[in-house]
Amino acid sequence: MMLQKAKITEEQLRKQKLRDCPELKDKPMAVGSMSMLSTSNYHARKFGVRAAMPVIVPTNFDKYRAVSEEIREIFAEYDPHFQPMSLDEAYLNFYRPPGTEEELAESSRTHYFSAKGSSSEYSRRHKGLSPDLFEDSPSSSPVFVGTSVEEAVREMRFRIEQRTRLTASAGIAPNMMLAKVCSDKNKPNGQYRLPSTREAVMDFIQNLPVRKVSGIGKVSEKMLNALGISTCSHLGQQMALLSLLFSETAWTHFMEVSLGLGSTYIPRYSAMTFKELSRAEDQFALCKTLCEDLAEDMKKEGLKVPHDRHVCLIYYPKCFNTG
DNA sequence: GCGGATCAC
DNA sequence: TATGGTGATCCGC
Repeated sequence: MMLQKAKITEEQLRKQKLRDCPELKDKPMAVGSMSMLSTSNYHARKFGVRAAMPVIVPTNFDKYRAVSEEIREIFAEYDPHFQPMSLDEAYLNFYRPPGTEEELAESSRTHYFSAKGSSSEYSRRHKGLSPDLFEDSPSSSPVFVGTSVEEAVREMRFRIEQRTRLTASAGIAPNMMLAKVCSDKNKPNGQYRLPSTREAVMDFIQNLPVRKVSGIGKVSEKMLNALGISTCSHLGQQMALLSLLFSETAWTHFMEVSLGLGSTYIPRYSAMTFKELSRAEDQFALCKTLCEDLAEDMKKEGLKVPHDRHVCLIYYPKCFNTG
């Protein structure tokens, strides 16, 4: 009885809608609330859109933040300086300088990589790009320490799933630009490693559509396509042209992309920013710990501040709530 | 320094 | 395949 009544109501809904909005007649259309469809027209049904289909769930950012925090706790164990890009994405540095194999072997925790001396030499050399990060590069031969990065990453993803019942995908590559692209390769719930050899990187770049690269969006793609450029290797072949048509920051970016270069510099992740601190003493405390971190870093790298100079603290009123 | 465009999420 | 809203960055003025 109730069922039939409901049925009639849905039928009426659809017909009413079609009557009142004839312009929707030939378009896939559905009637319903935020969370459930009551009915749909036949065009929509062709696409599998039917009554009683759940459509939109309300967002719950408090929940997302909480889960994100759990995942970040796991991230931190692999790279304490990991860089979150959003609630569900982050860059981690899995590079371990040579000579830390023993420490790893002695570690009782299989999932833990010692962060000791992490990326010191590496980050000093590469504030930005890292052309000599390749394993076959003559100047240096960084090595991924431990069983393999792939296993470490697999384990990390496994732990994320155990803890949150959420699957994750990962891209493993010599730099962030490539890692981002790689992370798309085996979505969902997979990973892809691009070896750190010049050959592998160039092969990978060769036929990579420019649109895949983070930073090249819809508009840039259209413009490049209009110039006959659709892949990254095209970018490299047209640098002269591009340097005339685009701004310097734009075309140098294109050039880096075409060479498979990207940033390897993952800035220190600070849970706290000055902006979030309203009390002056809190701000001062943060400032102090930042200075101490800096001092520690410099010590590790064997750097000193020349005695004829001063360390300057730049006070940026904009950063503070209190002005 | 501001507004518009582009981009990622 | 589209869609909305937001924050960051870049560019031209």
